[in-house]
Amino acid sequence: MNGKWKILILKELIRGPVRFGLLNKAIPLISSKVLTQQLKELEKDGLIIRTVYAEVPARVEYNLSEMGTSMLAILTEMRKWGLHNDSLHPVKCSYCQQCEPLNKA
Amino acid sequence: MNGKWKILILKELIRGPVRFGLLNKAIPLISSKVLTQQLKELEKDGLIIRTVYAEVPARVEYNLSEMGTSMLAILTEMRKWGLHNDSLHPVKCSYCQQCEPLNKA
DNA sequence: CTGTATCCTAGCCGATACTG
DNA sequence: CAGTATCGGCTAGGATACAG
Repeated sequence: MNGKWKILILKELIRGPVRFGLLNKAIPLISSKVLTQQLKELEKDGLIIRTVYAEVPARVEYNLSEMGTSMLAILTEMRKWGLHNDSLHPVKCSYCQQCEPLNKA
Repeated sequence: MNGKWKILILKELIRGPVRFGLLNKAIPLISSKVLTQQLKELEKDGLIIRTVYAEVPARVEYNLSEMGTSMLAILTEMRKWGLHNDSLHPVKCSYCQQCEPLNKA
């Protein structure tokens, strides 16, 4: 699981299905090229699921797979341990906003 | 916490103080240069403690710090999740050997 | 035994432009 | 909207030799 942005991506996906463009907005510093790359790798690793809707304009949504969801336990442990990986992140992800009270404790 | 071998190193240190050479034997595919590098970073991050004994020949031992020990929770979660990082590892580390029964369950 | 010092390479990552 | 294509820089990590 290398990949500079993967943990951030997974954290964004916690709130549910997210479209490509929204992901890119949520993580502005990532280029679409790299975002695509890392999403593909996450999909190949079985962590996320890619769903294409036959619409115009195109619409693609990404979900956590069951395996990806089960990885939340790791993220939770990391959070307890103080590892937030937010140094890279210009804006707070929804996950972190939710967990803020926990951080303070 | 980037570093290809760091999780492996931490897992080796679970069993207690380990010398440089033993670490290098336990993880044969790592070069001493990279091992040194990653150990230094782990030390700087406060995860491990380096102890030098004024002996000849030189003897250096590495321990998990309290912070490093607290990281075991993450490793445990990773284990549950199936992430062993053993694809890289030619031989089973002591941690994995101990946890084998758990793996089967 | 425990590292350094060099040199070198693969591949990650960023920027930009372009496509169905 | 959701990506590809292309180019290019940087650096983590590998090989090897050497040092205290």
